[in-house]
Amino acid sequence: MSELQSRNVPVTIARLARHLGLSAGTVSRALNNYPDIAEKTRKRVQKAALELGYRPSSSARRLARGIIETVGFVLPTTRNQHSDPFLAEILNGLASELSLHDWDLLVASVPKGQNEIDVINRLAGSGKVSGFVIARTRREDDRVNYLRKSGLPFVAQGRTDTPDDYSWLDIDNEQAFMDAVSYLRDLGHAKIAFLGGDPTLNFAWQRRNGYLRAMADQNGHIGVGYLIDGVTDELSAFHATRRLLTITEQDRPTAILCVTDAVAIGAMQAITHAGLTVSRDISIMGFDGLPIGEAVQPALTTLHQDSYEIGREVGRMILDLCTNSPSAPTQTLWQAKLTPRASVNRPGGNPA
Amino acid sequence: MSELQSRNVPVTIARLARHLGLSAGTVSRALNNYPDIAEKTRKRVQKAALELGYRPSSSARRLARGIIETVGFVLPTTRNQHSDPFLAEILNGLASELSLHDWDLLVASVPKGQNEIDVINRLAGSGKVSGFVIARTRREDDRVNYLRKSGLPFVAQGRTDTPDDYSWLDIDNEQAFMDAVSYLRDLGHAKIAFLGGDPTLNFAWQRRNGYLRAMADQNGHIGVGYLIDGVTDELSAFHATRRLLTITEQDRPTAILCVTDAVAIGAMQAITHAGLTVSRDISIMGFDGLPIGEAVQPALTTLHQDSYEIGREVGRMILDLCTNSPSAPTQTLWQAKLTPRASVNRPGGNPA
DNA sequence: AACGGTACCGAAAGCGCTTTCGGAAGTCAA
DNA sequence: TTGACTTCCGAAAGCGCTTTCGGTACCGTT
Repeated sequence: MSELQSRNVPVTIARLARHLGLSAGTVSRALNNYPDIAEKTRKRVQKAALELGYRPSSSARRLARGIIETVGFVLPTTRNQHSDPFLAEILNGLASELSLHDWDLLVASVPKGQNEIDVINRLAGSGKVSGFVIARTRREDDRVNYLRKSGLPFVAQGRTDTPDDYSWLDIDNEQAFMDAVSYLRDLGHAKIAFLGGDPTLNFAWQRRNGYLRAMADQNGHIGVGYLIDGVTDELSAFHATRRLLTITEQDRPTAILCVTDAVAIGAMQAITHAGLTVSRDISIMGFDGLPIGEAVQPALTTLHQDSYEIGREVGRMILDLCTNSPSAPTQTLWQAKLTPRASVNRPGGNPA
Repeated sequence: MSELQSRNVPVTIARLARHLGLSAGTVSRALNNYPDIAEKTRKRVQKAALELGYRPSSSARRLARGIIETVGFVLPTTRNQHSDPFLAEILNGLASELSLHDWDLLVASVPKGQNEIDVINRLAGSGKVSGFVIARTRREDDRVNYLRKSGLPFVAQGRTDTPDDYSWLDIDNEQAFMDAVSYLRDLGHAKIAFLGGDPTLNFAWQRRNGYLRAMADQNGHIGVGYLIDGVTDELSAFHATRRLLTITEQDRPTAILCVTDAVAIGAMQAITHAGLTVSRDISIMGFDGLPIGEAVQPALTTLHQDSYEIGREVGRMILDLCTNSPSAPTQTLWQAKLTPRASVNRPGGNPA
């Protein structure tokens, strides 16, 4: 107790051993719960370690054991900033899950002039990470292709076009948008438009497919100009919706399905701005479950996904992949939850 | 060339040395640009290293040199999710800057049952990070207090109430909101309300102070109920604004200054919903520069801060702190940029 | 031819930890 | 009392790299 951790001189295992009159090896085995240590000395060692504030150096530990216990996350390179309100939540969930097992999360970005592959390569090559989590997958994704053939453990949050031989966790976007179409049609909507995002991003592509498939299955008619791609944020949504509103009232959609909540908000703005009323004149539906959807007038009907839980599950998956012997890839599909609110109504504005 | 990196057998410095007929020490010095290596052999070593795909193990390197080259970022524990649209951008900027110097960013979250101090302690104690970046500072911040007395290098993004003896980068929130008040008063607004956030968070407190101080300086009158605290998101903003609108038209504010853009959006919704028109009846002003502000109708007047650049600068600061000998704390104050848009107008709705 | 000086490289110790191996006690049965 | 086990701990090697130290070989001077 008298010789507490003195800041400048970090307490090593050798120090601790000398203090106890034991050898370093014994101290190590005591702390790591080896069976060949007398219970009495184990207690003694643990007590002293606590008192002296001993913390094993993770570099030394990793070197000696040949382990890494760190997963890498390469931030998606996205042109428009703030575009991903989930990233922080996913990171939070991921880091939480990892920390339960004393693993670390290394976050890297892609510097100008490099691509994601370079970064992945560097991190894995120098032994800084033992696996990767990637997000925002594209239909055709270089990162996935590279990781796949490299043999490195990785989990993708979101699939690609050929998702068979690797591990991923994805939202069932296609089903979600089929559900959305059904929901709207059940309310009486026949003229349903779709504001789609960047179709090279797989989540947007899947939602687009869900819309198309459900419309086809249910003999829906997709009017001219009903499907608009490349709507990625509020502003482009605003303009896209204005274009929709130029359609004659006869042919104009009575409902607009939006690829994200952000797009939905932009669409609502355009409708209101055009002197129409959301829900009465045109129903709007989004996807994400952003908090803003509750505050907007009328409140936004949406499909909800829990980013934090996605992060945690992805964490479990990558841990499993990194610690256990190579097994078959785990592939998890989660359903989004439809959250009906006021922005969707029967066509013509009669309350449902 | 014949014996390329064979995946399962990582190429160590010893391997490389044997391959070259040199000693490990020589190879190490060659690659690290020691002066006592013949230029010819240095080239030879570098070439072979490239060909064999040699990557020094970062654990070994760190252990041998006694360095860490990693900064820790503890994710702020926030009750309402998605509440911080900047976090991802700040992380991006931070990671970018760090990677320029081959430093890493370790992101940790606070598991249930622990607090931020525990996490900081653990990361620093086991030598996983050599410094910290913290964000979302409170007026009285345990993390800052702890780090301050621990002697660990750290940079705070945002100050505390007693910001003298540590390094930080902050936006001049007080000045920004004084500017905002001036801007509104110059347009003729006398009745200016303020929707403030969580006053224990310093940025919200500073903005509140800016409002109060400017109103006092300019002999403005703060009407009853004009100042509402605890408005943190769109929904609470919606309700708070409804409360403002219950004031008689005579005394009702002609402009509402909002602590964030998200709050401003909620306020706009409430105004529109009440049958009034933003900008003509009531001017709205936010802070952040979110993209949604451009899409909303009318477009939101705001004060802009560039999160990515904030992240980069914080990166430079923490690098400086970690690599150089302890010096005086660097304290940087950045000004937000006022971005006039349509949501602010002269009182009475006459275009400015 | 002997000298000091320089350029270059190998040997070896060490970073802090883990883990195998062997040996000194102690235990028990015959 | 001896032998065979256990129990428990120390010694030592090793993880992959860095860095100091010293030594050889070569250079140019006197």
